[in-house]
Amino acid sequence: MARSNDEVAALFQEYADLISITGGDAFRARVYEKAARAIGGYHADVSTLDLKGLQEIPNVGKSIAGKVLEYFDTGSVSAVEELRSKIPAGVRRLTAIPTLGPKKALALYEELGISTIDELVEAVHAERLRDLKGFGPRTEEKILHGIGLLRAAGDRVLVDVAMDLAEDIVSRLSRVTGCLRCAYAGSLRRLRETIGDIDVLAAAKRSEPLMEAFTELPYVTEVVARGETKTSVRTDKGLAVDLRVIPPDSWGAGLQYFTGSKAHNIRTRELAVHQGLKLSEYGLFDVESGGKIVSETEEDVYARLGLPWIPPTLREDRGEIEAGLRGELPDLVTEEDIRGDLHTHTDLTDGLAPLEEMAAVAAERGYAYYAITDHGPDLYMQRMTDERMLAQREHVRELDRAYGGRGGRGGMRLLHGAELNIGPDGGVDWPDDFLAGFDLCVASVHSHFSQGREELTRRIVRACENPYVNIIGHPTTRIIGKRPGIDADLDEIFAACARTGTALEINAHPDRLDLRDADILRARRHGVRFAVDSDAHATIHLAEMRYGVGTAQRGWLTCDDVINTWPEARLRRFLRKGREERGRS
DNA sequence: GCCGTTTTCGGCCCGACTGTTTTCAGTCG
Repeated sequence: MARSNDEVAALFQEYADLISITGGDAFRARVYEKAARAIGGYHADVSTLDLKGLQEIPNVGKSIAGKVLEYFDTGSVSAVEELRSKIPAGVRRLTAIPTLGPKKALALYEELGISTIDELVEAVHAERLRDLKGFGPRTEEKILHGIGLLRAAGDRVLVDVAMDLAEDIVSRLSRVTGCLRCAYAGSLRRLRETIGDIDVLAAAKRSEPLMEAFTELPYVTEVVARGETKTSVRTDKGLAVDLRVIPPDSWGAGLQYFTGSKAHNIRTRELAVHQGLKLSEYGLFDVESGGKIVSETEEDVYARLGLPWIPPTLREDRGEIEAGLRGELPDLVTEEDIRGDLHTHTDLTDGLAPLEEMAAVAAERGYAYYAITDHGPDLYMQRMTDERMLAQREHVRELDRAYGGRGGRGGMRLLHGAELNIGPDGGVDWPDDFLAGFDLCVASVHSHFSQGREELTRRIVRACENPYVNIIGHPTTRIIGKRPGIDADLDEIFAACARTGTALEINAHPDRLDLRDADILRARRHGVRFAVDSDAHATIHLAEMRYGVGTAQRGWLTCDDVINTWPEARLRRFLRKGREERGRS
C-alpha cells in the first residue's frame, strides 16, 4: 500500500481538482497542488509529525497542516468530504478526457447531470451538448475522440519506448534544410519513468519546412493541431508528439522552458519576476525596457537568474532551486562514471546469451568489471545446481584471465556472483560456506508478494543481515503499469541496508526502475549505498543502464553513493561487508 | 491558502491553440 505521504498527497490533489471544478479560487487550488507535491516528496512520514513539524514542509501552512492532522485523527478531512458530496467522483474523472477541463466538466454535470463517461457518450450521440454555451459540433467530436483515446489505453508509455521514437524524430528533423538545432525536451529529457507525450524542440528561421517534415513522418497517424510555432501529432503507437519551432537566439530559453517540469518553471519564473525580469520560451527580458537579456543557452538563462545550470533530471522543484542558489547542487553520477554492471544473467539460467557474448558486449561498453549473477536453485524452474554454478565459476575465471585479468591494463575483471532468491522467511538459496565462494551476491524477492507488511519487511531485513548478501535486487519488485510494489516498511529496510553495508539496487530495466526516484531520495537520507544494474537477460539490455543512471540522478545520487562507479579495490572492500576477520582473500 | 533581504497584505508563471465567441474562455503544457 501507499505510504501515508502518498495518501495525503493524493487527497490534496483531489481537493485541488474539486476546487477547480466547483469554480473555487484558482490560487487556492494551486496551493493545494503545491502542498500535495511537497508532501509526496517529503522525507519524513507525515503521519508522525505534529502541527509544527508539518508546517516545516514547504507550502504547508497552518490550515493544511491542520487538515493533515484531521486526516490521521478521523480518517477523513471534512472540507474534502464537503466538496465530494457536491460533486460525484465521476465528474472529476471526466477531466481525464483530453480537451475537457474542470469548467466544461462542471457545465456537463450542472446543466445535463452527466457524471460518467458513458453518460457523456450517450449525451453526445443524442446531440444534447449543443444547447450548452461554449459547446459546439467540434467540441462534441473532440470529446468523443478523447474518450476513444482514453479507452484505447492511450496512456503513458515506458521511457524507452518514448526515447526510441524521440531519437528517431530528432535525427530525421535535424536533416531538414534550415534546421539549426533539434532536441527532445519535456519529461523525456528529465528521464521520468513514464512519458505522456514527447516534446521536440527545433531552432530555425522559418518553421514551415520543419512543420511539413514533421507531419509527414511515417508513423504520424493524425495531425491534432498545426500552427506556425507549434504542431501536435499523434503516432501509430498512440503517443502524442509536439514540435515547437523557435528562433535560433531563443534556443536556451526554449529548451529550458519546454524541458520543465512545470513546477520547476514556475520557480524559475518567480525568480525572474523578483529581479524585474520576465522569463518565457522566447527569452529572458527586462520588464521595464522590454529588451531581451539572454537566451542563447540554458546556462545563460540560469546564470542570469543567479543559478548554476541545473541538470534536467533534477528539475522537479524538489529543492534543486534552493540547492542551486546555495551553490550546493549534487555532482550527479553519469553513465560515463559507471565502471561495471553487477547484476546480469546468461543462458545458464533465464538469460538469452552465453557468458562469452555478454562479456564481449560489456567489454565494448568499456567496463572495468562485470559480474555474472545467474539465479540460484531456489527458483527451481532455472534448474540450477551446485555443480553447474561451480562449473560456471571456472568458466568465468578462465574468461577473466583472457580479458587481461589481474592487474591487466585496460582489462575487464569478471566477477562471479549469483542472484539469490529471498524466500518467504528471508532465507536464501545456499548455506554460508557455499555463498563464501562468490565474489558478490544479489538477493531479490521473486514470489510471495502479498505477505503482510511486517512479514515482508522482516524478510528483507533478514536478507540484509546475511553477511554474503551485498545487493538487494529490484527492492520493491514493482512492474510499472502492471504490478505495484510490495507493501513493506521501506524506511526500516533502508535503515537495515545502511547498518549492514548492503547496497540497494536501482534496476535499470525500463519496466522496473526499482528503486524509484522518490524512494532513492528517502533511502539516501539513511546513508544507503546503491548499485545501478541492468539485470540484463540479453546483450541489448546492457544499454538500458542509461535509464537506471537517469533514475539515480532523479534521486540526486553522486558517484560516492553508487558502488559500481568505484574503483575495483574500493568495490571489493565494500563487498567484503565486514567479513575481513573471516580471512577471505 | 501560502508567503515575504523590496510585502503580515496583495500578490500568486506565461503563452499557444482551438472553438465558438463578434472580443474571449477554456484547456494544455
